[in-house]
Amino acid sequence: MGTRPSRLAQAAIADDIGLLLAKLHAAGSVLNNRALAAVDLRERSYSVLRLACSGLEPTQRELAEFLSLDPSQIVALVDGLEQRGLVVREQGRTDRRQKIVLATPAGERIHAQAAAAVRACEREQLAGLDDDDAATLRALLRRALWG
Amino acid sequence: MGTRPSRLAQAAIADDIGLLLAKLHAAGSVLNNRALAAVDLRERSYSVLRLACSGLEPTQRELAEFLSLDPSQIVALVDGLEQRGLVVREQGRTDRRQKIVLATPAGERIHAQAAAAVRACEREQLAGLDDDDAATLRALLRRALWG
DNA sequence: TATTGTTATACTCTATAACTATA
DNA sequence: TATAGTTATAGAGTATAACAATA
Repeated sequence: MGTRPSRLAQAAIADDIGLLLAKLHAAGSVLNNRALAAVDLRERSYSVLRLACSGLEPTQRELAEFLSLDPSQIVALVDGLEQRGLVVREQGRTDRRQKIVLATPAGERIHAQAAAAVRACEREQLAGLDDDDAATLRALLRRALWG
Repeated sequence: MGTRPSRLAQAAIADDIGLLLAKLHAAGSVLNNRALAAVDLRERSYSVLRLACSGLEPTQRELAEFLSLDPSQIVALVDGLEQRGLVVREQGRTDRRQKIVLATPAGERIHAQAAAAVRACEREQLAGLDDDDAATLRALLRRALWG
């Protein structure tokens, strides 16, 4: 990132976790969405495609829970990716209500491009941190989320 | 937080800063907005009120830049707070185009209540981290934003 | 009876452009 | 001419409720 420190950065709110997360997240989203436009994806559709490429064979329900999105939003995201031939829905192995979201070869190719672009954004976003600090940040965020 | 670790948390995306920030920010917003409903505020209006209470006499432009919001959004937020008598707009000291946003005594009172509620949410959100780790997280986020 | 995916709807947030008044 | 605030509008994201198929 590298925003210049505003006069207001001395206010108490500049230590509120909520504001810090909001600002860093917002800035990252701008970078990511700008970069992902090259492959006609947005952060959301990218994250669904990325999980479809993971080999974990996620159901739509799992995607919704993991991405902190409503199941109905997953429907729209998967619809979009499916219409472009980047993912397919497969019926669940044991439960016929479930739909597993899998990437097609075309989806894998787009994902590889997109992932490289997002990695570059991440480096830009965390330019103020060295590699150790970035790893610490990742670990702390993971721990705050999952203990 | 204390979400249970989904099966998908082993996917590569679970180390993406973008996803980690999005999830922690989204979870925090839910907590904050739920708590702030008691004083009829939302995260956005709270952050404007908080800066109006800071003693730094922020202009609307400074609020927009610092909160990563568009100036036009600040207008609506200040309008809402002003109609409730929580803040007032004052003409800029040197530049008559500018408007300084200041809290009224009523605004200060509501802010005190709200700030206590938000602090409690923050503790809940960071329950998985001890005090040192929470301080480290804050410092890393600040550094990523402002260097 | 409960759950998965789906549809529908309303609300909030985000992004842009244009206007006015001052500088 | 440039900037601060304002208005207006469209698009993206969020939150809810209800329904069909399946468990």
